[in-house]
Amino acid sequence: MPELPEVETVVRQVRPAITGAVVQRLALHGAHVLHHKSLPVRALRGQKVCAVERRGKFIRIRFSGNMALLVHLRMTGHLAAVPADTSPGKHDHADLIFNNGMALRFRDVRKFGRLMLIDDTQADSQTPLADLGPEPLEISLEDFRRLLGSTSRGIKALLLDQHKLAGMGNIYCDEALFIARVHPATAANRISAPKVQALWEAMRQVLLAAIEHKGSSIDSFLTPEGEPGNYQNAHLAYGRSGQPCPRCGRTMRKTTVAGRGTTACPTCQRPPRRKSP
DNA sequence: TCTAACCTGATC
DNA sequence: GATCAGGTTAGA
Repeated sequence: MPELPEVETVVRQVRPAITGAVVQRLALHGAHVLHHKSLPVRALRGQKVCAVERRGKFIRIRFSGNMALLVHLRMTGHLAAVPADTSPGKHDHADLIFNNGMALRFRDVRKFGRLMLIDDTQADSQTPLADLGPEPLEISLEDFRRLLGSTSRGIKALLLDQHKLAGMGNIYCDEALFIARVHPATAANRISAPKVQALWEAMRQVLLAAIEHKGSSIDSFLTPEGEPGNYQNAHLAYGRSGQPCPRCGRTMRKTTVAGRGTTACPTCQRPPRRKSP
């Protein structure tokens, strides 16, 4: 479900709700929620929340005692501040309970999401954060050009690879590629210089606009305040298969690229030449 | 580099 | 009953 704009929206709403609060305990309902390399969660008792940040699609809740709780929402994860005395429902898998009567509740229908308590003293080494590529909103055009020039992988597969770029997901890839008129299967190192720049700009434009609109709610995404995002109404490509292209009017088509459902305009995003046998 | 797998629910 | 879903990853 959540890509960079949705995770950023979650962080912005959770931050004021829990910053400064002191942890009573982290209650886990079900063994699967905690990452197998997590530190023991009892170490959280008495620690104060000093920051809530996003890195790629990870949420990092930092504590006074040099620990941090990483949260990855995967497909259907959700966070919300609730009164600590409300009993957890079927899909509620963890409660970070504070001594002010509130709890940060982790809900996840598909159970893909994970929590991980890490040592926050040494940079990010030894944590999943160490393997992440640069932020799509921070990478320079020069570095983006270098990244694309370094591989013949399909551009969509590259944009989705969190080790290369951290935060892009299926929706915002399709949107950015449509705007830049790049076919999702194009070899990254064969995209022309003007189109590389167009793609870099489109990626930034789409992510910033989506953050402004509190993300996209296709099926189930709700912000911690319980509201859906609005950006789905602005989608030009994602979810618009069978509908006319907003640019040329031809029918948009859905295919599979990089193992993901992918919608593109067959006219505006001309497919790459196939290698001859 | 690609596929299957992880889960549950919604929709066809 | 089969298929699909905003993500990631182990294994072929």
